[in-house]
Amino acid sequence: MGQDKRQVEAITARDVDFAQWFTDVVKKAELIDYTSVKGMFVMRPYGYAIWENMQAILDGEFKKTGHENVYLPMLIPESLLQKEKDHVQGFAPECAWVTMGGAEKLEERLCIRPTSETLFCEHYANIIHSWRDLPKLYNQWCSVLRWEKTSRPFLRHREFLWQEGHTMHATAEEAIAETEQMLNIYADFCQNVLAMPVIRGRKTEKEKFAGAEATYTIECMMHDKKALQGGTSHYFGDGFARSFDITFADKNNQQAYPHQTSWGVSTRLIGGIIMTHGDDNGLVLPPRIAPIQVMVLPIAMHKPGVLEAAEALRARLAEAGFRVKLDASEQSPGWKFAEYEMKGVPLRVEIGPKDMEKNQCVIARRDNGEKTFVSLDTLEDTVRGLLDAVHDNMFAMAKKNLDDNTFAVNTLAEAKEITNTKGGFLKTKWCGDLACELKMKEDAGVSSRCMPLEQSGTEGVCPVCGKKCTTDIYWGVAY
RNA sequence: CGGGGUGUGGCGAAGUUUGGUAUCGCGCUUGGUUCGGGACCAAGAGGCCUGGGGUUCGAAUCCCCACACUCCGACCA
Repeated sequence: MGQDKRQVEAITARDVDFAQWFTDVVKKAELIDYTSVKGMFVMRPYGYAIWENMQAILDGEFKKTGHENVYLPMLIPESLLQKEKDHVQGFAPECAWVTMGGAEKLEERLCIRPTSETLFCEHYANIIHSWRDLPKLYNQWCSVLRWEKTSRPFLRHREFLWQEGHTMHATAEEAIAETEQMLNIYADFCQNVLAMPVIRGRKTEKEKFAGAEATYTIECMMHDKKALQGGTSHYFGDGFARSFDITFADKNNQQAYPHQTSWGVSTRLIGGIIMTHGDDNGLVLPPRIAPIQVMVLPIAMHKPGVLEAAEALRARLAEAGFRVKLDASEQSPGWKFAEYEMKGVPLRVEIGPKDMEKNQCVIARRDNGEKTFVSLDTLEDTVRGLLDAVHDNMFAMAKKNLDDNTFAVNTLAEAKEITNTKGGFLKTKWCGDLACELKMKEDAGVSSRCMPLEQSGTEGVCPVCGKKCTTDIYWGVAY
């Protein structure tokens, strides 16, 4: 029975069990398959295509701003990893080690990179000698490995794909500017490409990257009102340079330490896309990274001319530069509608005998379900306009979710109350004291997300200790 | 790492309490009829019941041990 089939294929309702809904979507939309190693996943063609599209756009932005891609080894000798004290302490608990080469035990065990700061430093020490060698603007696309205790598709893999930029600069000012520039590239990418609104900000001492002087972040709100860190950009000062003995002769022939940055985003952003935009019918993909932007479906395709008309339509859209596919399989139209909704395809174009008579097609939007009749004369322009409209609407809905679920509070009691009843982000003042930050976590169950770059400058009180202070800060439950 | 749940053809489940050699739906294959919101008919194929030990004449079922997935916590860019 059709009814039974619907039940079997159905995913858990989003508002009933968000975590289960997420897992269902990831599997049913064919993004991920599980493997026999915990925390390691197959990224299936459709899931990997999303990453490839994100990669292409980001890589273009990196190149535009002068960065070059490199590739460094995946193994780090223990002694190298240990050169920066804070860094190794931060990562040691989740390192995986190679101890054998063939049948022989290694002299020194090798860490499978959890991140590559140390390798970049080793390399930079070799190639940076003069102010003329700076800046070095390198980026690497690779996978890293962290032995997480619990794992979830996209959100926490033991091995995940990312990019890590590592740059060296003659001055602190230049390095700080780089850190900010990359944060802005990430923020623009999230908003203009992924339709995900972000809060740009700085992490507290407690939350910053191991070994960094300052960590900047873009924080996103998921549909369940929890926070996801979308990307980070770190300013290292010359700390690593000192630990790794990287020096250069400046213009005055004085030996100096270069100033360093690193920045990264990962496939975790795909988890963010799913949890920001998805609904009870499955995935909803932002048009600019959707592997298939338009799916053409012939209706009553056994009737004369329908398949040819559909193919002509597909060819026109492909010619116009859209990522478009035609599904001429034997499945019923209803099956196909549901299938491509599950996969989050932004636009569906239907063409059947009735449309052919009227020189039109039907276009249905994934984001709001709206169907319109479109004259074939204006097909390309209409599709272009609709893809933008879908993007804008997705962004607006996500922004509304963020705004509607961000609450200004002044006391710890309020913070607790709102977190327990509504969830979402809390915006408060903060005195800067670690004890207050810890208390917030202990009592209200929220961690600091970031101190936004756009500070109000007004004076208020720390919700925990009541001291007068001016720093704005966001709190939330994080992924 | 702590607490719960679950492992049975590709997927979802029944069967486990009261041991007797595996059942159903979906999917898959073939043929036919359909086609504007997960179509229908008919005939087929497909299973070391997560793994390893044990008890027994006999284990999906009972016992022990692993492992995996999943949810909630803790941890964690």
